[in-house]
Amino acid sequence: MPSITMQQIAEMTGVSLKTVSRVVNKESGVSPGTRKKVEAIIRQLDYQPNPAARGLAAARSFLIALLYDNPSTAYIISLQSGALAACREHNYGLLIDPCDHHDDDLVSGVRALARRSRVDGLLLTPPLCDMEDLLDMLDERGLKYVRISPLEHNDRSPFVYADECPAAYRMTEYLISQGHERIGLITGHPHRSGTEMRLKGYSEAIRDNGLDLDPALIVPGDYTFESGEAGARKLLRLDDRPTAIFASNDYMASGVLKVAQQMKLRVPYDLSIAGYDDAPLASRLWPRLTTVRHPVTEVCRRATELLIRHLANEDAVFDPDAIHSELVIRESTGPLLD
Amino acid sequence: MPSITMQQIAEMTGVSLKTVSRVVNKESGVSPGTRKKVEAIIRQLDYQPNPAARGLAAARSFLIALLYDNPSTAYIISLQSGALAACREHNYGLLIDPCDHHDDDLVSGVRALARRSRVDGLLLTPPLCDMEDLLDMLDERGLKYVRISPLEHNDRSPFVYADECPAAYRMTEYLISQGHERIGLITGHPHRSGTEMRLKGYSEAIRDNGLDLDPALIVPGDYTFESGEAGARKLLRLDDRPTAIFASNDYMASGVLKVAQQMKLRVPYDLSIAGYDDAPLASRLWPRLTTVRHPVTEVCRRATELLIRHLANEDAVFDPDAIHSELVIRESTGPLLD
DNA sequence: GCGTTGATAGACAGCGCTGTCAATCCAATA
DNA sequence: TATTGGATTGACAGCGCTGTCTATCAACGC
Repeated sequence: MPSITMQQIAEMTGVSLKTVSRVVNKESGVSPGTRKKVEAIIRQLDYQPNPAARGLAAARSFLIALLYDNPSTAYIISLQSGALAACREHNYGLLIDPCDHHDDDLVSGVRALARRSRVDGLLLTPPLCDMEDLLDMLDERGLKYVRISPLEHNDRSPFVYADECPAAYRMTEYLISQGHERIGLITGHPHRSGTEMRLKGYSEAIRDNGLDLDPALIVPGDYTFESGEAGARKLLRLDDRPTAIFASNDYMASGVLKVAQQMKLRVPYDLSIAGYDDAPLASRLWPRLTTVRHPVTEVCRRATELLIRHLANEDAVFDPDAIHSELVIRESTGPLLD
Repeated sequence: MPSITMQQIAEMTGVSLKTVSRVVNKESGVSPGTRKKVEAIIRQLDYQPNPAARGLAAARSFLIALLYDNPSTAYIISLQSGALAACREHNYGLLIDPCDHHDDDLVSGVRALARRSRVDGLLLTPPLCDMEDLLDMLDERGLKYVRISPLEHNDRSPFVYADECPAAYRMTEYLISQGHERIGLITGHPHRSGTEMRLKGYSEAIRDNGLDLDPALIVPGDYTFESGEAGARKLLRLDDRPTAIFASNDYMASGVLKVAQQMKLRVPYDLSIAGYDDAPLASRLWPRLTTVRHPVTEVCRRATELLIRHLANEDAVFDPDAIHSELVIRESTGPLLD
């Protein structure tokens, strides 16, 4: 089935090939009348420009790579769906690329991908967005990229992130509002941006509300279910044990829930449990977890749009505002009750 | 950074452009000596053909689309990883396309995708692979596709599938070998190929082993956690209740586990529970679920290779053998014990 | 010796589009 | 009226590769 070409559109409209090209690419220098006419014919024939020809002539691929290395499938799917939404809207293709950040060949692997598929730009997610040598390589090759939730909000590249610190702050304040005064925190994997932000939000809320920031109430975790269990045991063995536990993600919160159930603690009457992320799991447990909806899809969508703008006009200043995260109050938290 | 072109390779080797093209595409008609020389230079300069130019000249995109509509993120990631592995090996690009099979515009959406991105072929996963109107549209446009686990193993297209029926048979026999004589089955969502196959394997194993195929022991589910709970309640309320329950997937099995725990049944001493798929969840519960490892990644990898061969027009007769699934015996099953 | 064959190699014309630059038009100005 | 200049449009030369067709050459049969 031979596809329609730009040439055919040009002939049907009675203008030159180049004029059609201008209309298709929304370039200036076409009179409104001509533009209308061309657009009409394009719509009528449902013309779609040939990406290969476009790419060849323009020396770009209209392809973006999404790099990730994350154990959570739900997180990856959210990333993809955000990137896909933006790509579809702007007619870019998305190449997904699962990586292993422990792999010594990661940098050369990405270099190979970039050379092979000629992507125009890349989307870097944690923890890849914080790998200096990767960034160096990309800079060296002149490849543009946008980082998602980087550890350091420096000016190496545009980036997009969620308001994790304020969100953790709000969650902590919510727990305080339910009457809790001793609130345990299980932190996430060290050296992840989320971990720091969530801890910071918690600490500030505790202090700002005149409570005691007891170091014994802050125990380390690593985002796994098991570390949540371990953290919960540690916290619940305390003499003056917390009446609420805020886990830095939902997997750890579900570990806390398991321990609470084993200890015959009624959730939330004896112990409130809050998570973070709003993973699918969070609403499948019973009681369902109070958590923070981490807007991964939206963050990635914005990042992709930023990248596309960045690829189009060189000087798009980016909006460094964080994306808002909602508190999701469910059954795992509430006031103490006898 | 101007990339290396085929022309440069040709000049350096002292052969014509076309000869390099032949080597790159592994075409015949090049003497072994020439081929060696060209390959050496290609390796030395790490030459990568420009996909856009290739696509334009050859009128193909070297792009494959992976269409899916499945609620399980783990399943999707497995599919993607299989497809990606094959694509990388054969230098194809993979475009992912999450669909909604309830969407009335699904067919036109896929048509638009195909026209816009000019994919050479498609990978159809359940339930999309069983949508007649989708297949009709693809056939009409002359697009090649491979189906994964289609309901009907007809000859509309090549397909790849796992040995779900034999695997369910083996699982059932394993339960019988543990001394169970009344084994409940919770079926999956109707009209899914897996559902039928798994039921068939169960039924045949029961019959072949001289047990009573009691219809009361077969209750309907729909692959959700909740339907697993409901099914378990129904089965465990039976006067002559089963001593083992085989759920058609792990989510339902975890629902069964929850009910068993609520009823203070010791798993596996009072009740054995088996799942299917080996989802990540299966090994995160306690007791960990005995299950069947559904080789999704391998199935999708094979499907992708089949499609690529199919596209290369090596009118490859495809191997209609099912991919083998392993039984994974864990702690949720065993003999009855007082 | 001559034509014939098969294997190897190269010339050449695009594929469908974009970038560059020149051509054209029309109103405004001198 | 001639000139200018901005706005609009088009001609043309590729982008890097593949498909088709032709050229070359050694080996072979008669």
